[in-house]
Amino acid sequence: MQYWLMKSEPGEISIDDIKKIPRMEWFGIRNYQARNFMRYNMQPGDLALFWHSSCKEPGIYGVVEIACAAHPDSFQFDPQSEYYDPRSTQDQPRWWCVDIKFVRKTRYLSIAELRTFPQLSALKVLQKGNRLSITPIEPAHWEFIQELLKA
DNA sequence: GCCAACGTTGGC
DNA sequence: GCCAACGTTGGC
Repeated sequence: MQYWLMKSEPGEISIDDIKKIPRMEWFGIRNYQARNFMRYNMQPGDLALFWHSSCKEPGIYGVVEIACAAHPDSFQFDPQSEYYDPRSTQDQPRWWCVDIKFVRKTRYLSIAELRTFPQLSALKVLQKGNRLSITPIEPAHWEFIQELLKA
């Protein structure tokens, strides 16, 4: 059982969108580090903080659950999709992803608030230059953040 | 809209 | 396999 943080632009997929859909493919990840987390490290039942990025109020908005082991990202085979990758074949797909399920919405927890806690200073998402859309979360950080979300 | 940081590409 | 150029991300 591991914990994660997953970013999404709310204009693309927001926590409210996830709430409406029982389960959805986390398609469109085209970064090898993020792909490898999904392909090799995520397990069904893992939980992830859901983060809105590239928006007016970036930060944590909810919790989602990993619903299955990684499978090929279906959009890489679709020439009509912006996520199409001609280098991928059915036999050798380049991009893999998991499915996620809605767990709950949380209060909005902003970057500024997260930064006020020295206990969280090692959080990947707070590091300068961090661009990864999927990062692992230490259990201690997870628990600390869950407490913050109750407040 | 700026720009720092970082990943990817491709010529050599 | 190096590395410069380029593209993307994402907070501010």
